[in-house]
Amino acid sequence: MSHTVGIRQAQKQKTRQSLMEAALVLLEDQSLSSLGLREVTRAVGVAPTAFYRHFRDTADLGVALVDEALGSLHAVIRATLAATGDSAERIDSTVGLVARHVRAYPAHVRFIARERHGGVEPVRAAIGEQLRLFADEVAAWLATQPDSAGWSEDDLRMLAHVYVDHMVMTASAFLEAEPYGDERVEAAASLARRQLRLVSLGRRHWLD
Amino acid sequence: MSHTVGIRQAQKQKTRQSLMEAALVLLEDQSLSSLGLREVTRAVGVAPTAFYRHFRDTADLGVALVDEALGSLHAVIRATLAATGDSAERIDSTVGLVARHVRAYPAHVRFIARERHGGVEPVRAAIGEQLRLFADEVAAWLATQPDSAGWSEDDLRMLAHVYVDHMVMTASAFLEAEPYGDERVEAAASLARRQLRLVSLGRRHWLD
DNA sequence: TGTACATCAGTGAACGCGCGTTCACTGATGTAC
DNA sequence: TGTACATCAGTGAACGCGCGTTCACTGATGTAC
Repeated sequence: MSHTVGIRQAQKQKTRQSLMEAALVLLEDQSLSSLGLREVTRAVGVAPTAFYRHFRDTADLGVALVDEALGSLHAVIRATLAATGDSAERIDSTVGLVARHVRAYPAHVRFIARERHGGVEPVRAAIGEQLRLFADEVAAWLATQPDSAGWSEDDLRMLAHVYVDHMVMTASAFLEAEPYGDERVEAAASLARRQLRLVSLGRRHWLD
Repeated sequence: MSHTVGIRQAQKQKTRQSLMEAALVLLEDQSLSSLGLREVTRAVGVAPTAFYRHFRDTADLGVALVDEALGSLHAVIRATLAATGDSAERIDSTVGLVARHVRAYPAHVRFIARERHGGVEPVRAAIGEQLRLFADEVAAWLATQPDSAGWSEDDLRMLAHVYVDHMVMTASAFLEAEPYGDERVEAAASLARRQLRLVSLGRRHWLD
């Protein structure tokens, strides 16, 4: 038979996941830079010292959260790029995908928005790197599109950058709108769509 | 003679200012949510209890910092709007003004970028409100421009929003580029200019 | 399959430390006459 | 101008508390034969 994970390793993974989930909840109203290791273990129901079996410190846990949070965003970006239809349809579906992602993983989104410029250097670096990878991915896709003919590589990267930044900002705007009800969410969506339309128009006339 | 400030009040203001400046320095590598009152008073050289003569807690100090930081940005926005010349010239001067502001007040800019989505609600709220006021100011100015003829009020607000967000993001990008040298700063400036050009083109064709 | 030993995730006591907050105080500045 | 009293920014001792980290431990799981 094949080598299975083993009870011990599976249990360890489960505890690790619990620590990350508890941290994410605690981070909804504080920054990583003030998150305490004892807080996290208390929330999970393990001894404080158990923490060290999984992470060196809370910054290390933060980096693990970045990977988890932005790993799931990769899928959203791929789906966005794969959308078909004319410009308006693509914009609608992009904004819809972001809205759905925020509803599905609000704590992840809040964490990324908060720590992107937060006080913990390794976490900031990890987020920056991941967003750069997203921009690369978008830029590579843009290069395959017919309407990118004549664009310099640098300009394509600039445009990709705009799209990625816009996605993060839109996600954060949805998060802020959520507690005030559906109409505020719809307003955020409308704003995001019109902003994308503005970019789309600029893009169409870039080489005029 | 006129009523002068009084020695006592002047001294109090001086201590208050020292507390705010010390906090700003400490906040360069941590978030407000982990800033301690004793840290701040220690840096200034006063007793911990002196803090309470000026602020209820560190969140209260944070709100005071928001007012100080964004008060000085008001001037930058006015200068940006007052710039003359064609689109390219206006873009150059806007990016130049932002770059100069970041060089002059790096700690203020870092603080705003960090706490805009940070873990301290009253501070987040104060920043959000100020940025909304900036957007209002920009929207009102846009409404006076000939090329805004035919734009809905909502679309003007959307465009103002784009400009304000772009300014904050550009400031933050300058801050990140600074430690890596002038060429990185110039790259950030070039990126910001091309992004503004994209918006400018979109704006010109909005009503097509 | 059964046995004997190794591994290692999680424990619990202990530590020294800095935290926020309270309180009664001091002495320079302000004010009334 | 001089005096007597009021104000109040900053002090310093004291408090209880939760923090991160160390250490030797336990007992279930894994491994070798």
